[in-house]
Amino acid sequence: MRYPAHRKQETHKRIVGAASRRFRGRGGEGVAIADLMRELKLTHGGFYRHFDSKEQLFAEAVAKGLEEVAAKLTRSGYEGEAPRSLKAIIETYLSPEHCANPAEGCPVAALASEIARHPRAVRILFDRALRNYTKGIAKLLPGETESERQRNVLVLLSGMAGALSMARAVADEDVRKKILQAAKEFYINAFCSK
Amino acid sequence: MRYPAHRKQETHKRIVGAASRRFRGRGGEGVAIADLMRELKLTHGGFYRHFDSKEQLFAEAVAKGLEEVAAKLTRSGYEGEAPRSLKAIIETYLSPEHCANPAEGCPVAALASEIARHPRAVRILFDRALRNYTKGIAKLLPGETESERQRNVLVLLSGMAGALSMARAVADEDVRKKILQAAKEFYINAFCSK
DNA sequence: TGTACATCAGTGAACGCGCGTTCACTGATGTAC
DNA sequence: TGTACATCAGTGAACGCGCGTTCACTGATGTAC
Repeated sequence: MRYPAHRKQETHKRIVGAASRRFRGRGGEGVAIADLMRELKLTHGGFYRHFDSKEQLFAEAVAKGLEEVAAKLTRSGYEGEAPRSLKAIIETYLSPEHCANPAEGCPVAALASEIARHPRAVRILFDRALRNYTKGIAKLLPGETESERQRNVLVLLSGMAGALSMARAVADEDVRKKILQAAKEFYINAFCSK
Repeated sequence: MRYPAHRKQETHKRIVGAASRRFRGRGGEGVAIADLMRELKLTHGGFYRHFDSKEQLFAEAVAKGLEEVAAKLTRSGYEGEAPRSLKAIIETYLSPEHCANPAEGCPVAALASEIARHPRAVRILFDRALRNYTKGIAKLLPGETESERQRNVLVLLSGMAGALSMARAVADEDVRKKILQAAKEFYINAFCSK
């Protein structure tokens, strides 16, 4: 049956949104298209009206995730309304909540090592999305020049992402807390009080 | 046919070694047991004389990778003989060579986000291996107490691993270099000149 | 020392399942007249 | 405004492949006598 105009775009968005959360939560190979479509009350056959391949969906989903998280981070303390300061961003990023909820969290922490193994086309979209992701945060960082601030965001973001994935990988709850806490103090000290 | 004593242990080691490189290079789902065994001139059926499951192999392979890399890092500049200083370790870890060769490199950078999705049993082995990994490096770090040095290693290692995987994920060669270079300067400055 | 038997690392066919992708079909909406 | 036709998002069965795991079998070495 044919559906109202714009319906297609909405479905496309819904698929990308759900996929983005699933990919972050389970990794690329942990997501099956049929399951994903079922979650949206659709059947898997229709998937290919929207995407050439799972690969393409992955690329869009990563970009979408980066946008979402950038918005959450720069807008507020993940749930609340107020902050916006660099300190708040760091505290949010390295919070136990972010650590415990990869599906709603930063795609870099959840998927970076995996993205590295994807074809170049996917990684080019990642580059673009990452640039936007960092742009918003760069303004809040110390640094005389634009380029210096850009270098600082890359260090801060990659560092926090590394700390978050290591914290998630570890089995011991104390070590997990220690990693998050130590990284939080370290990055606040390195980037905020200047 | 029955083989000479100790032969089994050697085969076991060979499998873990090859698997460790493959997992780091291709990720958990990118490694097929039959292919792996074929590389070692064995057939896949024999695999289960050595491991209960692929999962168990993965756990051993990650641990093995951590040992290898810890040895390489603390012993020398990845190829040479001399260094051993913290500065040399950081430079090695964030070198273009390490970035370009994940299969021979640090399992944290290559697999951390994936390990987080593995069952607890795997992650407990990861904890133990990580503890040994960091022990050697902790001695070289600033910090009054043992615990403070331990917190510093966690920050440094997770930060470098994050920078490395982000550098690998990115498609643009200039951005890749920028990430590695910026992180290198940052961590040397933060941890060495004190 | 020599002989018969047990062991078990390794073989290779087969099983079973999950999953990405394809395809003929449906039918409500948009469009041409 | 009304009617006939074309479109195409979505359906669901089917295909094909890769791969983890199982299993009956082999035969050289170790062990018991």
